[in-house]
Order: sequence, then C-alpha cells, then structure tokens
Amino acid sequence: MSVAIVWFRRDLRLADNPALCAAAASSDQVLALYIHAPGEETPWQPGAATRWWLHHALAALDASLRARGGALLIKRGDSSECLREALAESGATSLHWNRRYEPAVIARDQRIKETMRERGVDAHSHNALLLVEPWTVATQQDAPYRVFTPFWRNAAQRAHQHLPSAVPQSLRLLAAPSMPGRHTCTLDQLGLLPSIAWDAAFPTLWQPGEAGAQARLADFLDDSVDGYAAARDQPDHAGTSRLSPYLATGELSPRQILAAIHDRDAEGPGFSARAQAYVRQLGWREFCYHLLFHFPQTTVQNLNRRFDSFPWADPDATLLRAWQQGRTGIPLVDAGMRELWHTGWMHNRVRMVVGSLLTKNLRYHWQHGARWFWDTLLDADLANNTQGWQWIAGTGADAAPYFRVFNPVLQGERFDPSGHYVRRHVPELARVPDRYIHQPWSMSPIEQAECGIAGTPYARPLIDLAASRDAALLAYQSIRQLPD
DNA sequence: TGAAATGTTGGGGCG
DNA sequence: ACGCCCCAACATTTC
Repeated sequence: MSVAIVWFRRDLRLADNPALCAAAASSDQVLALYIHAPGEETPWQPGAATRWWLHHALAALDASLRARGGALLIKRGDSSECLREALAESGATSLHWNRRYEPAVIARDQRIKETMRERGVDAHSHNALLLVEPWTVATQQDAPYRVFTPFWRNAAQRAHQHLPSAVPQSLRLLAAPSMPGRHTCTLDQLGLLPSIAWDAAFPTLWQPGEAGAQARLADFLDDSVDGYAAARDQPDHAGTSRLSPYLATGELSPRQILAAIHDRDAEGPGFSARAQAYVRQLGWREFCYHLLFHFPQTTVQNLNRRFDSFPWADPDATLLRAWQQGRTGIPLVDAGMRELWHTGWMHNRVRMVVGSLLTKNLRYHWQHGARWFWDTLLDADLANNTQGWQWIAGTGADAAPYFRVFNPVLQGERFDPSGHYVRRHVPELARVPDRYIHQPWSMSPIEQAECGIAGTPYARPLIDLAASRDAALLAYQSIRQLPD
C-alpha cells in the first residue's frame, strides 16, 4: 500500500485541490496533515483574526475528512521535522502541497523540497491559490508588470486555462496514525483562539469552512454579483462578495468562483459580462500576488523607493490608538475601524478612507496601518494587505497619486448618504440628523447638545481635516522633484 | 477607486 | 426691453 501525504496550508478544502488530486491519483492512501509553525512566517506571522478563522476552518476540514473515513493530523513545531515525523509514522513515500507566495514561506518551502528529494521523498508542489501564477506573465520587455490594466489585459486571457477539479473519486484517506509522534497535537492545543473575548460576534457573522464558502458563493451569485458594479461602493449595502476570508485561507479558489459564474450565466468562453466588475476585483488579487512575488521586499519597504525619504510623522501613541479603536471623531473613519474590530472585516470603500486618513492626514507610515489590519482582519492576506496599503499611501504600483487625499465627509455623503452605515457602528451618532451625520461638528452647540454629542470627539474631532490635508500636500511636494 | 480651486455659462431677478 | 449682477451648475485645472 503506497501512502502520500497532503500537507494542507492555505488550501483548506477538498474540492479543487490539486495537491489532494495528485496524491490520490499517485498512491493508494492519503494522509492529511496540517503543521502549525507560525515562527517560520516571520515577520508576518498569522494575526489574531487569522488564527480565529484558521481554528474553525481546520475544525471544518477535519470534520469533512472524518466523514470520509480519515482525519486531519495536526502537528506543531519545525515544519521539516514534522514532515519527517509524519512520513515515518505513515510510511508515506510522497508528499504534495499547494504553493504559497509569501517571501518567507517560499524560501522555507524551497529548502524543504530540496531536502525531501535528497531523502528520496517524491515531493511536489501545485497551484491552488491563483488563476495566473506570478511568473507566467510578463511585459513585452520581459519584466514584471507594475500597472494593473496591462497586467490584467494579459492575465485575463489565461485565467480560464485551468478548470476547477472535483473531490477525487479515488480518494482513500488514512486515519490518524495509532502511535502519534511527539509533534502531534490537537486543534485546541494549538491555542489559536483569542484569550480575550474580542471575537464574540464572529460566529454569528461568519461560517468558516468549505461548506460556508460554497453557501456564501451561492448567495452572492443569487443576490449581488449582477448589481455589484453599482452597489459595491456603498458600505451599508451587502453588495460585496464577503468571500475574502475564504480566499485567504483557501476554502474557496478563484477558479471555483469563475467556474460558478460561468456555469450560472451559461455563456461562451470568456468572462460573463454581468459579473465583469466583480471578476476585475479578482484580477486585482492576482496583480497583488504578481507584485508580492516579483518585489518580495515590499511587505516592509516602499515599492517606489522615492518615498524612502518621505517625511512620515512620528506616530503619537494616543492618536494611533484612537484610529485603531475608532475614536477619532470622524464618523465614517470611526465606523470603519469599529466594523473591523467587531466583525473582523471592513468594507473596501471604507478601507481606502481610513487608510488615506492614516497615511495622508496623519502622515503615519503605511506599515502602522498594515500591521493593524494584519492582526484584525479575518481576510488578512499578505499580498493584498501590502499592495493595498502601498496603493493608498502612494508608495505602490499604480498607486493613488500623492495628492489624492480622501475627504471622509465627502466620501460619507456620497457613499453613505443616509448614514445607515455610520449609525450602525457608531451608536453615539444615533440622534444626529442625516444632514450632519458625516460632519456633526458643523452643528451649533445647542444642536450638538440636543442629539447627545456635546463634549464628545464628534463635536471636536482629534484631526483637523483641512489643515492636515494641506500639511500632507506640502510634505508630498518635498519628494516630488526626486527621481523615481 | 479625489478634492478643491478656478473658470465658464446661462437663467432669472431687478433697476 | 435691456443690461447688469448674482449664483447655481457644470467643466477644467491644479494639487
């Protein structure tokens, strides 16, 4: 009986899982393994929100493996040692995993693949995460893309090359070994759940796991994908897909999403016209991975090195805390930051607004924002997080120009005109009339007292939007003359 | 995937 | 009736 190990990582699903397919096709039995080794991902170890999601996604994966007569073997420790232990326990001679693209993980996986092959283990990696892997497209000068539109013009043509695969028919799972090695542990022993109950609302809002992903995808296709272009910018509408946490942990693949859209619309080859606006967003995710792979230092360094001499402000601990906790006194910003804290997610339009405030009005280095999002977002994804923050800070590829400073008042009035979103997350503003909901400080002191915001930051925000905007433009001018 | 300042136009009030 | 002014609405430019 030949045994193959599938090393699960950010691909916590059974369907459309190339490593699982390859293992099932090439051996009699398959052992499912997960290794907890956060230190190997330094400096971007999984954040608290990611760990919460991982815990539940792993539980769901284990349950569906058990329903098929197997189980998820969980180990903790050095990945290489854990793999060696699992190979010895199971007598496996081959090893399959799906690729990740974070710089630290690429380096680790490369070492592991070499040492495994030296030991005679048949080690293979596969693509489960992307439509177009970063090295498969290049400009005519054979360079990596730095602008989204030409990247996607090229990549979109290749996005349909691989169809998603079903759970392999021939899959025979191995139950957990009877004599577990010293690295083996239970899911609970990984300690992924937070010690403080900040995650109280998460279970009512999210259903991690492959089944939850399929349910969310089905709802999105039924309810929102056609109206996506119009509704996606309004944070009080459920007009976005909310698939991002599933994509980040791999309970769902972009191939599956494209295929589901295609099946529903039953059109010819190419993208469904109705879903075009949404598919373009998947394209941005591909672009972020392209950039992360070709410019791996950008997780901690400006892509546009001209910004290395930019005069970022020295963060004030109180102000940074107020931004994190949603206490700046600016309604749309506070609503977004509180949505993030309470739900583990933030609407994309609002992400841009809070990011602009931090990097432009406050002029704090984008790393401060990237770190906070990394810890609190259930959909934290190193490629998206890095490029998103560099984009809004103006330091990235195809970035928002330095002079593009979002005005949270105008953004609020445009995209949340009735203030539903702001009131949902900032209850202090419940009685502020629509007309002033995005700038309650413009009310007279009497009006402020009447709706209960006198003496709060909403009567006097911690940040002067107009003055800080002027200061930001001045600071950005200081690096304007420098070469790229 | 902006905002604000500046420029232009045209309708209507009014002497 | 006519010209003048005001200003809203829209367009263009600049940061």
